[in-house]
Amino acid sequence: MSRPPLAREKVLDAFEAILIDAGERAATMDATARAAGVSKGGLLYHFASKEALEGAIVERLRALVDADVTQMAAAAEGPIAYFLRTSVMENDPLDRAILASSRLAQGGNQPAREVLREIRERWADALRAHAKDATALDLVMLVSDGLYFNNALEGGSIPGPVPQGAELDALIALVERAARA
Amino acid sequence: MSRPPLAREKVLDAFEAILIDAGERAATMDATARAAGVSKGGLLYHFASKEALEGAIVERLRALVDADVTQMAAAAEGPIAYFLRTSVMENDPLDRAILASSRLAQGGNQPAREVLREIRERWADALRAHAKDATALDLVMLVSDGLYFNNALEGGSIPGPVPQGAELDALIALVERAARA
DNA sequence: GTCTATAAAAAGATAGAC
DNA sequence: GTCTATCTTTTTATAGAC
Repeated sequence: MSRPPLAREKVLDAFEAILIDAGERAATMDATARAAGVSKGGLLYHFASKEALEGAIVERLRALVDADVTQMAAAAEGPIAYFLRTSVMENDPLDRAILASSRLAQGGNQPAREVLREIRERWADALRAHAKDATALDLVMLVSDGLYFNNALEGGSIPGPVPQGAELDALIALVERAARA
Repeated sequence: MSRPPLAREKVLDAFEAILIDAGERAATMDATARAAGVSKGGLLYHFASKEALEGAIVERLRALVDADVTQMAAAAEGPIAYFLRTSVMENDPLDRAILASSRLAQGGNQPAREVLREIRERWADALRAHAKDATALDLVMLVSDGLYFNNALEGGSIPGPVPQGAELDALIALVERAARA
């Protein structure tokens, strides 16, 4: 639990940055090593494979979400306002970990898909008691997703279930009541 | 304008499917040719380069959005309800073209980023007269984005601007009024 | 812990036969 | 229009020196 080697963190930061800025395809071991200022061999000492490098991004995200959920529960303005406000990307460590994981998830990385599904559920759990009903919670989650989705430098991804049928009708009615001219 | 060669469409469909299901990295010329049931040489007769293949996806999206905006304007339930309802992914040709283009956009493809920005603006233009004000339009667009975002098989991406400051405060207030318990 | 050198596989693209 | 064969470059990974 003592602080990890500096070079290891630099490599992970570089991999994350390339994933966010240029996508999964550009995030090669070679490009990562170059951006981190180490050799390919040096990178491979810390991360023995591409899979290990990807797994480290997912673990970083999991740790950052722990802190976020704690802060959300304690927010003065209330969890919903805090949640929506922080859904606007500030390019902080949590935002960056989400974006990087989204890129991996879209490339088919299963642990990344899993952690994204998981954090969305953790947020929903923390908000549920503060929403009028399930439709209200849907609205909050969807607006948050929309914010993230748009604000992310060219997009991100948090997979999850979507309302259908009557639930969808109820949501549309609610949004229309709030938004129709 | 006469119908394009069958093999060409098969190749484009295969490329689109791989982008959606497995991501940009998996969508190689080789994998596309195999999935389409043609040889690499056969593929290259129709699309002389990877860039040409990607460009064809973007053009397909542009054409499908034309039809969608026309339908939206004529919808019996009104444009807003139509827009939100069709934001739920049905895996129809338009949904698939958006998802495939999102994958390309996240990999840095500029024409794909451009067309996604463009179609979001076309939707907003078609809805503007039906929303009470700019905040109401934001709400509608964001909920739509959230729906797309979630429902997409592991995510999609439509980049665009996001409200900030007072505009964000107004949006949060509106959502809270509609959603708070 | 970090490096260079290199092997092995996969990627995009070309040439030319049918 | 579609194929096979081949070239070049890139990517992941290994080996071993320092």
